[in-house]
Amino acid sequence: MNLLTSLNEEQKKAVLHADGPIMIIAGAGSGKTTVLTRKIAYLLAQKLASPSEILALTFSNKAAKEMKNRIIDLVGTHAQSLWMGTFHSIFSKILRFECDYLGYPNSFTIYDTDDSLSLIKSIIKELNLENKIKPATAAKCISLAKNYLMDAEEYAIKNANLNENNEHIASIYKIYEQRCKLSNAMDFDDLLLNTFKLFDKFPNVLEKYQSKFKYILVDEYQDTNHLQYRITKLLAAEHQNICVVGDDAQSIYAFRGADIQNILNFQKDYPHAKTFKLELNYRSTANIVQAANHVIANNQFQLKKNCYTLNEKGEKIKVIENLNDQEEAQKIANYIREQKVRYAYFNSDFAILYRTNAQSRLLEDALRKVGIPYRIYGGLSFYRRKEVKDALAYLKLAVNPYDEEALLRVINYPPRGIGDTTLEKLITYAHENNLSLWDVIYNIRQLGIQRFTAAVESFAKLIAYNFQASSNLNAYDACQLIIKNSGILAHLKNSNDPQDHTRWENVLELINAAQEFVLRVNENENTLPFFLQEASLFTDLDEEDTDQNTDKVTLMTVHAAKGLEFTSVIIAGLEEGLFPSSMTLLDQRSLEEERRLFYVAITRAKKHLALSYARNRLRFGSLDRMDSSRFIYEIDEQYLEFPSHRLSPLNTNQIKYKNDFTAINLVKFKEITNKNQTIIPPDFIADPIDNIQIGKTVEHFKFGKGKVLHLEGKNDEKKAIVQFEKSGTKTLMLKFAKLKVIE
DNA sequence: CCTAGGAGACTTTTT
DNA sequence: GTCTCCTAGG
Repeated sequence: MNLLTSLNEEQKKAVLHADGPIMIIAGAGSGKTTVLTRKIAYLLAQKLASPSEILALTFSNKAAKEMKNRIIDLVGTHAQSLWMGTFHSIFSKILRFECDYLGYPNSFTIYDTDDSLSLIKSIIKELNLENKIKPATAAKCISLAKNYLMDAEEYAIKNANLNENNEHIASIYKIYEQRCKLSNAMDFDDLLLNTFKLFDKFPNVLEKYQSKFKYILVDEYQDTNHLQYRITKLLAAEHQNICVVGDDAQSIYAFRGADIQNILNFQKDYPHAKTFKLELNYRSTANIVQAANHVIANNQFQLKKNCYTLNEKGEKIKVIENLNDQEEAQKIANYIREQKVRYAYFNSDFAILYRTNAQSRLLEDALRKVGIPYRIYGGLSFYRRKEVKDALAYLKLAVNPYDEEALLRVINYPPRGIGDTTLEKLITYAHENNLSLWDVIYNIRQLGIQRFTAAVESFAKLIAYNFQASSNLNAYDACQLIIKNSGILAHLKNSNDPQDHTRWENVLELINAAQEFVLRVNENENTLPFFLQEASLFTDLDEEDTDQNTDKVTLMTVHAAKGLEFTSVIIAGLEEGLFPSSMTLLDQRSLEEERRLFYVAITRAKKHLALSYARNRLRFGSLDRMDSSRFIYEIDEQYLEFPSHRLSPLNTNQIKYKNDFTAINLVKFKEITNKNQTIIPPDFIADPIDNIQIGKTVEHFKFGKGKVLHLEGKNDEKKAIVQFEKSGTKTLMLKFAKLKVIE
């Protein structure tokens, strides 16, 4: 059968094993996507399930789209009706149909990260917590809480009494929850949380989807979070045909709640699960595979796996050393030019990967100078641009006038004389009377609020008209009508700002996107709410390159490169404090995640890999002296090729600490040390580090008494996790933490 | 109420 | 170096 051609034995077994729970541990480049697509094609070809009975959850929209196309090629167009997409897009679709149960209208809108953050900002302002809680911190806590099924009430009970900050966050969370509900809006986490609630609380709904989805497949399982794990578990309970595919070595999203525990839980939840290991790497040269193995071996937390390849040894990994970041960009551009000539490669054979988006600018400049076309991923996606978001806000309001973030965004854009003072008054009135802002502006005359009543009223009328006039139109017609009425196009066209012309074009492009959407999707899903949903869940990775010339070098972050492969890969900025990021140096778990990220970067390369670092780098507008990344030296030297004239080693006299720390971290360390030195009372005498042991009760001058739960690291790196009676659980660097043993 | 220009913050990764 | 927020003058 042609569905099995060119597969190895283990891959064949994984494809043919249809029923029951399956876990596929798939090393980098081991043909994971091929197995998944063939497997689904097999289920369809064998008539084990119809397309609409298969649910396949992927990490990105792009991955879903590509996989679907490959399956269509294999079995035909009826595969079009597969349920294949990201968790967020699939579940928002289900919620759109079933949200009645949860008390949401099916016109609910989606708050993206920006919307959430701006709402949180305004709540923090209202509560006068501006100097105490950073919006980003609150957002992260709330998101994490939702990931672990904790609503605001529960959060308050479980966490608020831990310390003052948690108390504040609990109150922010509570208001945040109310405001979202009042706005008929769900944030990204709500899309998952509400799906869970829907299935958890309404057995009849759960049953419907349980019996509908005969086969469930989850890609990139190592990057799913707890909620996603719980939902798939619920859905798979009836047929038990769940197939998860992942690689713990490529888990790089713990920072946003991905839980590696899910892989371990899988074996517990389904004791009879069949496990397949795909360890043969088809992608990379032997040198690259070996180097990757070397690097990942430094991680303590990992599943045993033996990745190997039958490919030729290939070239050594080239190390590019640079005096500064500008030189780095130039050398990389030259390196690409030379390789293109030597091997007759296309531009599209190359990718430059980096840790942070901010690094892209210099690389872009250098490529432009030598005339190499490039495509940059990351930064602002089309749907996140200001003018597009403004237009989208009008569209959202036409569906759901209660969407407060959208309302605030455009109530005075284009300017219509409703300024801060008026707005303040309206908002205060709304909050004090527990009304939505929309209720207030729509009824401003009856409520008798004396301030610019006419301007507010005409805005309310505009929104109400859009709402009513667009309700029976498809997304394209609605879009044209609403955007025309909004006055945005006219405003941009009449502007003096030269950039506004591009913005004007972008708004027109949005209308085009709506047209394209209407032509693409089923007739019953071509309405504005579905279009908005797609727009909210779109990422820059999903964007098509509209340029005719597709032969371009790829520039992206390592995170964005997950799942992709290139003939020649250059990893830029391999410096301590940048990659690994300075945020991760103090904590073993996050350092290990950083190492997995490096592992992902290396394993994107098929034939050539270059590692580059700069000795000096401009950051925050000031020049920082950088040390080369520890990750380079975790690769055995036999796989590396250093330049013939190496940069002289760093003058270690200038750096007092071992080469593990960058200048930035030195500053941080000093801050920590100084702080402790000034605050510790003179009579507080700490015990030597070796006296601190697991189980002992210790005292900290500030946090009080606590119990040592865990120790890790050695010598200067040694850390303890201590559960304090009053201050909660903290991880302390013993070098600085000054603990007294009590018993 | 609106706009322009300056001070300040900021950068880890994203569905 | 760049983006965002705030302020003063119109």
